[in-house]
Amino acid sequence: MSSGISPKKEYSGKAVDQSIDNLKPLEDYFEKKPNLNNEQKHAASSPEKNILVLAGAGCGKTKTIIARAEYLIENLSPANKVHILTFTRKASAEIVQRVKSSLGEKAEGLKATTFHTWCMSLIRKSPDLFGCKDFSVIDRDDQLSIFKFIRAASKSAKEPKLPRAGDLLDAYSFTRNIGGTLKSTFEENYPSSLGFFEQVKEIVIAYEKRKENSKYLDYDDILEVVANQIINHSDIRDWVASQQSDLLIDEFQDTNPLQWKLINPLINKINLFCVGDDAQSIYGFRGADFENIHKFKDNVKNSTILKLNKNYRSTQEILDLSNWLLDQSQLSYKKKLIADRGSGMKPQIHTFLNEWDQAGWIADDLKRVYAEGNKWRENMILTRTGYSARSIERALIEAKIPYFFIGGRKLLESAHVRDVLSCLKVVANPKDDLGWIRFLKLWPGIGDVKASNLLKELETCKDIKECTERIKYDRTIPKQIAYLLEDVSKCETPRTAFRESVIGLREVLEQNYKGNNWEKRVKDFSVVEKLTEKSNSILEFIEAYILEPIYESELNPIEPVKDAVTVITIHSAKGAESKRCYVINVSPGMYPLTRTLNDDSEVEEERRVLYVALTRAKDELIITRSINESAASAQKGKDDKNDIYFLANLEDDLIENEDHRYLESENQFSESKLTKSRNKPSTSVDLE
DNA sequence: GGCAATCTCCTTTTT
DNA sequence: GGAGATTGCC
Repeated sequence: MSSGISPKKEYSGKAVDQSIDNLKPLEDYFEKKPNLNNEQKHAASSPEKNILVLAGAGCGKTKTIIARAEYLIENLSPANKVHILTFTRKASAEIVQRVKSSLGEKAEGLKATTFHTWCMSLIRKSPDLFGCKDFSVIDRDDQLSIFKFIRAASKSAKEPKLPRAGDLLDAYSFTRNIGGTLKSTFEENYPSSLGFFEQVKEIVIAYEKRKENSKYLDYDDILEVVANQIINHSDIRDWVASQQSDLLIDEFQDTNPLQWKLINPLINKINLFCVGDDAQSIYGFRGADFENIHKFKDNVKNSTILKLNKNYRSTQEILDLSNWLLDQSQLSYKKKLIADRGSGMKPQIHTFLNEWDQAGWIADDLKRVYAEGNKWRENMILTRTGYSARSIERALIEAKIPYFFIGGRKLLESAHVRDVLSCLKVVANPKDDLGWIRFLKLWPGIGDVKASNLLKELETCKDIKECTERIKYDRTIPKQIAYLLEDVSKCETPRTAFRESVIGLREVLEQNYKGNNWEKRVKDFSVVEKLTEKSNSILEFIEAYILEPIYESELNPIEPVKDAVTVITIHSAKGAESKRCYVINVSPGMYPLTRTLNDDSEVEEERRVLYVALTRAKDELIITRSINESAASAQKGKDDKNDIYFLANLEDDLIENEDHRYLESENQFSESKLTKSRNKPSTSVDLE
């Protein structure tokens, strides 16, 4: 989705109103914190109430937020009045853990959560204030099911120009996140579907109605419900403000208007400490607008902007390449990262014929550095899409290299886990029609039609007991279903309920998944069973993992893996760093993604995605790509726009170049191929 | 005719 | 690996 950037706009810089030179003397407090530099100490101990810290990649944003939290807790606020808003569960956990290890008991009560978890905890604390008593949270898959169902019922369901359910959902959510109108979202992003806008409107209205009836809250509802209440009711606003004295917001460049709607009414009732970098804004598709950063001074009266300039993460060679990438843009990013650490290894770029060769080589390379005494966990593999990580995953499995895949399949997204949970969900909430449909369809002989007919009857039942009686009564439905539901409803803890469901469903699931990773899936069940122990109810469990998901690859049936390579999507890697980084598939057509080419602002966002990837590396940056000659020449036929490739004019002195395309397979170079590859930008062969 | 099994195409990013 | 379309079964 477009975030409305137009080229040639000034990117950053002007808003800064304090330079480091005329900072006030540091407070004694930080004398004993030698690992902070002066800028960081100043930001962390600033007396200002509303602060935005602008910091480039690797300049210590996280460190500064942690220092700020420590400073506040030790000098100004009790820990339970300080709330840090982060982007992911991982980031929250790390921040809290670091503050706790430094302050000990004093830090007890400090919270770091995502926006969604923050709002949800407000709602749970006082459901009546928000009109959300007994609501349950649904995830994207659930939303999609609803949209599909409603779309299928539309008269225009067969029209190819009526957007698919996924597109409808995206447009709906995007509209809410930017606070715009559905019409303008469609004009911008789906102009060819405008002829069916009336039907789209009907579908959206039906979706909202269905949500209301089923007492569902989707992701956007969670934020919007809270925002609306604090805007419209001063008593609720005061109550929310009283829950914390300070909000510390990480990754501020990626907040969107909906999130701002939430923060804005609280300004001057609580203190704001925001940290961000406009060059790392990569969530435009979710309505994030880096202009938030540039408009901070206007939006927040009496605010101060501070800057952190020195990069402590990477070597200069890595930063040179990253700086170069931004320099190539038409936008003026005004970013020149300078490495405090000085010089190191040059980044490398390795070119392959296809992604399988690429993946195989990376596995070999990892084994090589491991053999040299490095840990697996010092390596991070960054990928643009979850999909393109598949070849890597396969190579790592084959090479028996342990890994986590952050950005892969989430626990609650995996089909077999959802299957089992559907049984628990209907027992916990018999009004959960999505749960019913999924649960019923597990059984042989029951498809969409039978399931929805039965559901219609079940809707009149007032509790699960009546439902099971009703199911028993129906001759065409296996009795087993009713018995299973009865067994599960007798269970007292989420754990036993889960276990019972697995036992009861085992046979049908095995049938459904035979030949489809059944062995692996079955192992997940015991791990999930363990996880449910921590929750008081199954709905609580589901809510926790919807709001802050964990990934399938993090599940380990035997014991937690401590040393593993991280495979991660760049969007999930915000804030992360690693000694060696492999940025994979940096091939033409991927950076920028071909589909973004008709929108300049999207292309710019793609550039920032790559920038984020490059700046994760501390010591070694290894870029891999595949360039297939025939695919490349096929591209040539198209118009010039398709030739945009961020690394096309890569300067030789920035990078070590190695071409693996004609070595392994042929052992000798055919003259024509060599010439061809020389003609390709920046792929001059560099042999040992 | 209704439902389920099978085949084929395509694959952005996240709470 | 999933979604949509199509075939095949009762």
